[in-house]
Amino acid sequence: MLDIKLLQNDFESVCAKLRIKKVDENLLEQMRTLSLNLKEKRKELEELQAKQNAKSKLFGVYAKEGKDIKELQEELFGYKQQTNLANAGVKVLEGELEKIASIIPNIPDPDVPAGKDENDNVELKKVLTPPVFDFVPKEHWDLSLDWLDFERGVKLAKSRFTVLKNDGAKLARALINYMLDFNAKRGFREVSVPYLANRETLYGTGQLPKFENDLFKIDGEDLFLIPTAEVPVTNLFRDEILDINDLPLMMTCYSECFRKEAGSAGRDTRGMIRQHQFSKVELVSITTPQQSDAVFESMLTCASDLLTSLGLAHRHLLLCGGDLGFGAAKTIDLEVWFPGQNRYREISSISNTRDFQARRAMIRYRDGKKNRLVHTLNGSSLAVGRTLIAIMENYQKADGSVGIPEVLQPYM
RNA sequence: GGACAGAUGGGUGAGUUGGCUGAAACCACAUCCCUGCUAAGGAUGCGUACUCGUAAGGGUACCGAGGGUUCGAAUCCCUCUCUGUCCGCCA
Repeated sequence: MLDIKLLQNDFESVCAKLRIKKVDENLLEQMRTLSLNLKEKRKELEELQAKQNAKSKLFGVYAKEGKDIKELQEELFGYKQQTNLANAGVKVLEGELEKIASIIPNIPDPDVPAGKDENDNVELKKVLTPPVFDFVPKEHWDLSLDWLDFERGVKLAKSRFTVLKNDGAKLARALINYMLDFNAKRGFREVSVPYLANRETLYGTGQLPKFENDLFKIDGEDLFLIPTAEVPVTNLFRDEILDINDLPLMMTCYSECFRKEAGSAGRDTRGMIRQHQFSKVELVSITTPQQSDAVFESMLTCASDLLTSLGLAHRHLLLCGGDLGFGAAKTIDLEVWFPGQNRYREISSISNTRDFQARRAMIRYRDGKKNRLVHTLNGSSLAVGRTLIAIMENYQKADGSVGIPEVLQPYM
């Protein structure tokens, strides 16, 4: 959620910043007008209520003293009608404002490059060099290892579901355990959370109300399958006021993630790149505004080092404004090298949402006497499925077998 | 799923013959005083949001959520949600 005061006081600069996120300026203008209007109406209502309250108190006193109440009662009745009317007006405005405010995306950081789409993202650096093969490397679905069973995944559920078998299943489990241990050493505490979340939770992190179509909803319940562990883990502290001394809170969480992938029909239909269900180890941090840049760096480093430790060549990509997600002020994607596809592909995404989610979810910390909004950050440690196939493709040998990265061997 | 019970501030927990209760008391917490240290003791402060004000300090709303009755509701009525206990079922 946008800071409404910022919109009221600094309209032009907010507009300018949201222009690269393709936000309709009329909507912002509407939001500003609405909020100013609401403020005024609210003031009127409160003044009415104050008068009404004062008179109402008199009523009790009069009654006790045996004074005549008739006239006062009529006066109060008049107030009542006025406040009811004013109150109804305020509620309407509140509803309208909420409706708009809830779908306006976050403001990009100043260092986010302008740009339209993924083609305008900026490569910050490359880590490790892609392996050189003396044969033509295969794509993971062509490696005949009997690790991935696409057909039976479809049989059990539908397309974009995959069954892991044998060392494939084992490797996925090894990766999860390895990542959690790796993150723990970097100071991230492990949590395990529900895979179903309610509306408030999904609102808090920004999936609702705008992206309901991307979520699997449980029939007959007001619950959704989580699209990422970011949702429950960040919301752990919804409606709470944290002790400043407990910050930053740094957590890591393994979960399954469920996405409808609406709008990506036809894309990555082969293989395990794009699934309706996938495993991911996530990093989530809750910080003070002062700490958030440093924590962002350490999350990024953590994810990048993890890839390095697995011997996987990757690059850091600073997302441009147009490619930035709804809640993110800044995002750096990690893309890993896929020899079979001969290109880098996203495997991790680290975002700072600043106070955007905090305002929605009302996550605050006490700073002396003041309660302030925290900053929330999230990032994939790594997507497990994509890491698995990255290992398959990068560690493949001429005979079709696949090596296991050294650090994972104790976990197999 | 069946039968009861309950939902009040960081916690415990008063308040349910409607006004003096945004909320007692205790605990926790913060600052200060006292004590050689510790323990104990004393004083003061201590919900959230919005809003007016340089500030001190005001105003409004909130006692699970939403609606209703009333001049006035934490207190009465309705709906919903959640929690607890017992029974059934179950990893």
